Amino acid sequence: MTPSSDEGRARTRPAVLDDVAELAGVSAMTVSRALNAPDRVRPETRARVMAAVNKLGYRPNPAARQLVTGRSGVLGVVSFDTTLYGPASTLYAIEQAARQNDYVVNIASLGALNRRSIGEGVERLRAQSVDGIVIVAPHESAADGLRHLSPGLPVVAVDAGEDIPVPVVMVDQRGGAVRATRHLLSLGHETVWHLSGPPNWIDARGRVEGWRSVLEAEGRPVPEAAAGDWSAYSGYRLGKRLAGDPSVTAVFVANDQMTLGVLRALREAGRRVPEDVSVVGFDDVPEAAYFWPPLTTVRQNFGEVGRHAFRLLLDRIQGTEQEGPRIVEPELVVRESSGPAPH
Amino acid sequence: MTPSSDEGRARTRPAVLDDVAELAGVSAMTVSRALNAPDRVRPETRARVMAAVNKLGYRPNPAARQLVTGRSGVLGVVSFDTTLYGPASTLYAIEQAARQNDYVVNIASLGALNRRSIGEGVERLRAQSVDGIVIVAPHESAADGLRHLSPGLPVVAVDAGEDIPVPVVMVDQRGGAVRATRHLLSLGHETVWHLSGPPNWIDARGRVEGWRSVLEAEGRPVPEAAAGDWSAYSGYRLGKRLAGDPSVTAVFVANDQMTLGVLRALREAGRRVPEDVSVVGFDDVPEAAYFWPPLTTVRQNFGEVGRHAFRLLLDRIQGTEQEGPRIVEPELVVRESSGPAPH
DNA sequence: GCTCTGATTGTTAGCGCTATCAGCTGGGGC
DNA sequence: GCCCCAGCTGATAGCGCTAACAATCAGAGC
Repeated sequence: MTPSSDEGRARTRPAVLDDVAELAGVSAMTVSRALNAPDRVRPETRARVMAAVNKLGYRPNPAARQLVTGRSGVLGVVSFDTTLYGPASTLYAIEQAARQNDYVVNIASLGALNRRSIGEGVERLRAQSVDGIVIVAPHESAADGLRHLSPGLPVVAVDAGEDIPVPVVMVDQRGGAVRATRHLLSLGHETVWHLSGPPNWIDARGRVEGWRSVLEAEGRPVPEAAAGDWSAYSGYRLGKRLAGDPSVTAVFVANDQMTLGVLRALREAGRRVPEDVSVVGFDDVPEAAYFWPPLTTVRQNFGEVGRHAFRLLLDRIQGTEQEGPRIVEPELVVRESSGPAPH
Repeated sequence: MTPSSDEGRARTRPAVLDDVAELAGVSAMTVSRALNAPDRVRPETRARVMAAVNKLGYRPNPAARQLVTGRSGVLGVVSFDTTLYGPASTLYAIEQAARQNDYVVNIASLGALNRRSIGEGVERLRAQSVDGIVIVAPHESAADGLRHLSPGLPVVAVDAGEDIPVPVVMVDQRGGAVRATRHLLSLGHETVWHLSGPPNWIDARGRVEGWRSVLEAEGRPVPEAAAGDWSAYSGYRLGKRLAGDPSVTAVFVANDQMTLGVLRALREAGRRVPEDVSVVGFDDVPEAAYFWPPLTTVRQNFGEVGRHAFRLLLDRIQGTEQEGPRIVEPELVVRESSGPAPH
């Protein structure tokens, strides 16, 4: 259990290129080529080199390679609170895509979300000379931060709103909200209440806009939206207020966690879901199907977002500026928390 | 390979040490010292250097530095499915701790969990020459993988069971399960059923052991434990079976997601919680307090785990092998899903 | 037979930084 | 007045790798 006191690690210093070259009886350059451009070396030479590589357990030194090539093979991801389902899923997808393309991912989580912290995150990654950066920070401060980026490094953003000086991949929050709201109206509800996310989050804004646009287009009354902070607690607190108003029959909530709180508040007030009140969430977290009742919600495909972001970044790094898809459409998943309007 | 037509990026190549030295009128070495060992340079010289650094926007090249110092300032984290609350929280805590100590974190998420994938994750990070690695993979395959690590790189593991050749930080799963089980017995239940996690997960095993040990010590009947896969769905499926058995009055479930499924299954079977059946979960995810009813559960302090893991790794990197705390005690959080045994 | 070509391999020269040791200065001790 | 030492700064030599060009050789073409 207790580690050995004498670290006898000086027994064989790690092999370097010259060691391999010597063992294989070729020059260092040939070893380098055998590794990086195999078809520029005769097959039998390559075989000898590879044998030597394996025998010595040689591993290229990335620092040396980077020093001369200028590329590190590392991407940076700046993200806020990777504990949340959305950012965590996006990060995961980016990392998977990166791995498949022989990139590795450095993360910089932000403690707080403001312009300064974003700049710091970027600087921290830049100081490690990453080849490019994905910024996942769907907050208005990110937009500010992005406008003040020092140039010269490929950067793409996820869910970062409009008029931003970098390419953006985003989920069509507005469209998702439109679908949720239309769904509720189609069930016969006269109008739809909304509990939103924090107003300085881009995502939250898009959802409010989508919701409002449908109500206005349909000539329905537009109730005041109350803002939560994404947490179940805030949903509970705001839900209690709605639960006391008997005219409320349909609620669209900004995310699934808040919705959980809303469901509890409604239940405590004796209002049945969906018989008395229909509820629709946003995100489709894995647990949403096991809420009580199973939640009708809008699914965001975070995996797709992550993959697009990676691809976009790679294009910028390689200078192949093709336009890939940048908008990911969310999808309404109808379960049992929404139903026909009462009476 | 790369058909660079006209790489017009040479407008101002980034400043290097010599540029700063020239502008400040000193040697490169003095600039290096001013940056890395400020007290070995006269204050006014340092000031001149710093002025030049700022004027030129100089950033040290980490590859060059690493090439000569042998240290990269990067830590690696190998983790399985960083989408899950536990791993995500641990990762987050490690990253925070790393940042405060001027380290940056590289992640290698594993698609699958087996010996080979762990080895691959480690190799991927090693190929980037990280200074050390934290492995977060509470699965028996991790133990296997860890036994076959190539030596020479500081590694610590999180929740990796016993007889492992590397230092381990772990949550006392057994102790948490003991607390949960005792709590239920103290409420007058004759015995406690258990729905476990996948049996090849270290965490899941510890919880089973703790649960069983209490029942045996108290001479209670030990019902067979059924294993889920951590998901709400598996909890729902297994919960339905338990719900049909009227002798079941107390259930300890391996995590909160599964518990959500169990709660739904019980409700569908018309069994009230906690009046008919008491339920206790594990993890205390942020939503647990808003389950219906609010969930009694065992809180794991993932933040503490992450911090300890970082500290332990740093000690190994620096060779200061002090023994820090390696066991984190979870805590029972009593809410409303557990109550006195019926009749 | 001789030049020319393409395939293969080798040589040289750094990439940007820091470890190491050498050099220079000024003040204290005798 | 001279030596010694501490405090500061500089010159040199790589760290391990690859870009760029040079060298070599076999075979093709005439």
